[in-house]
Amino acid sequence: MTDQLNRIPQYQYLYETLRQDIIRGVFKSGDLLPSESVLQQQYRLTQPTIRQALSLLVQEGYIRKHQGKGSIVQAIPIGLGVMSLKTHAINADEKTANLGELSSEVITTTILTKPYLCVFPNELLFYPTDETPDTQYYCLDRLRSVNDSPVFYEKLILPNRYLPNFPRQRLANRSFFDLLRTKYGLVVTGGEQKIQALAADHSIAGQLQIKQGSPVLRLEKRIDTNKSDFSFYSLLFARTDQFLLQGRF
Amino acid sequence: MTDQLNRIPQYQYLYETLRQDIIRGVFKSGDLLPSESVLQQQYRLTQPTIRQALSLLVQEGYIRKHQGKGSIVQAIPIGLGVMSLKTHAINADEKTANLGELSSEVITTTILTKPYLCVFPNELLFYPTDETPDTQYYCLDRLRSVNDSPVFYEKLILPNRYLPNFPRQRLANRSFFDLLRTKYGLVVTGGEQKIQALAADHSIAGQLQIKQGSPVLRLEKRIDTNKSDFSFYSLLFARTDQFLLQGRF
DNA sequence: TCAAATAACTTATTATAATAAGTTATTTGA
DNA sequence: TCAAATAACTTATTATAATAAGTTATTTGA
Repeated sequence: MTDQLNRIPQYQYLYETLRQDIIRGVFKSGDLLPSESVLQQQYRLTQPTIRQALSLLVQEGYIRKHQGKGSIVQAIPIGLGVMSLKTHAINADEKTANLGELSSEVITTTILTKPYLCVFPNELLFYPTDETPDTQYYCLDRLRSVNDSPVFYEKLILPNRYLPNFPRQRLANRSFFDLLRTKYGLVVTGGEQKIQALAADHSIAGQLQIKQGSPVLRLEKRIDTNKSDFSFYSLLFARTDQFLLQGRF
Repeated sequence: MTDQLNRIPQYQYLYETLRQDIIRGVFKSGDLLPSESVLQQQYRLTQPTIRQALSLLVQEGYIRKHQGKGSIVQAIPIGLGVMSLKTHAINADEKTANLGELSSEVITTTILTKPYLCVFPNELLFYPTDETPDTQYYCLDRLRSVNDSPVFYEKLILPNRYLPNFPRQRLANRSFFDLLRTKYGLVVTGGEQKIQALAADHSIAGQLQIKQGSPVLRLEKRIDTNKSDFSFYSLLFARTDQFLLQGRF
């Protein structure tokens, strides 16, 4: 396969092509992808290469393979590491119709502080072991609101590598993970999380516009990527009285 | 490769052999596995088969591959879906020495109700879409304590298939995920979680021996496995004043 | 003695090929 | 008309082989 941008491996090119087809709705949830032998002819690749591409789609949750039947397209998975907001709606009709989405609400993300160089924050429980104590990171703070009511406050901490022009990126009202993927080729592969329920202190209560002492969620994550020397960190406080956080693991 | 139990594919046999070697300490964190060509000779398999086995070890976090260098053994990963208890200890010495483990505490798991057949609980937000409303599930309730002090209460709900003699299994003080894996060949592949911080109601406060109104964590999960028609569910309430929950995603 | 070049190791990518096992569609024969 | 058999489809497993790209060890020559 010739003249591809950036000379990426063919199986990655095919994986990304099929992934975009799924995201764009060329294939919908429940559809079968073209069979492996059809993809072989279409892309002039061999079965092992096709299967390598499909294997990545399986790992990320875009398709499920069914021996003898085909590759079944799934609902687009929530990205690993992404936390989305869901209502608590639990009556059966709403559950069945998957109406826990917030389609009628206005969600905004405000960047409280644009990316700035900092040392690794002491308040985090995770600790990057392979850096010196004065290694510099990008830090940024953001606030997610629903209908102008703050729902969560998040501090993000990223290593200062692989991120040219990072402070110049537009971050408000945009998927941070998509930015990392499309602009920097950084794909989340997994990570670890530490979870607590706390009584809101003065500072958090102020940020989230709740009473001091109300329960808040503290969720800290180390998020690993396809580059083994690039993990980043998230510290998030959320009020979950009206909305809850949902994510994939 | 001949005379294997259950005639599993060779790549799965090799994967499980190497995984057991890592778990038993034959290979330790930081070690290199034998190279792919050494494994080829040792097991009389070809590179694609070897690579298929190693790929599973990478996916599950047991090894990281480094082109040109080798396959580096990692610290044994927390299983997907497993939540472990960690102290909040955050001073730098403890973080560096990874002493957040609870090695000096006594952790017990009490089965409050042994597995019994039930319908899918209405209190859950997840909803198994491909079952009829009166499908029967196994339900069980357990309480995890540290030094006799309750830390979390968990309800588990599993489909009533692939689990012969499940009510007769010993469940107290034992890894539930290990049981599913070794006894039933069910391996966790991922899932989704819904997270909230709540004020403890009367019932939860009683279970966890805290004051009504104290913050508690509500963590609900749908846990997917290698069998596409076997996902199970967990609903957990935890006090996180002294310990927090940590998991992999 | 030491930097550069080279060799020897490693994992990564891609091809060709055969056969096994599961699912679905079509044909056959009662 | 319909159940069983068969054909044609699918993904799954495993082999053989060549070459590319990264890392580390050894050799060479200044």
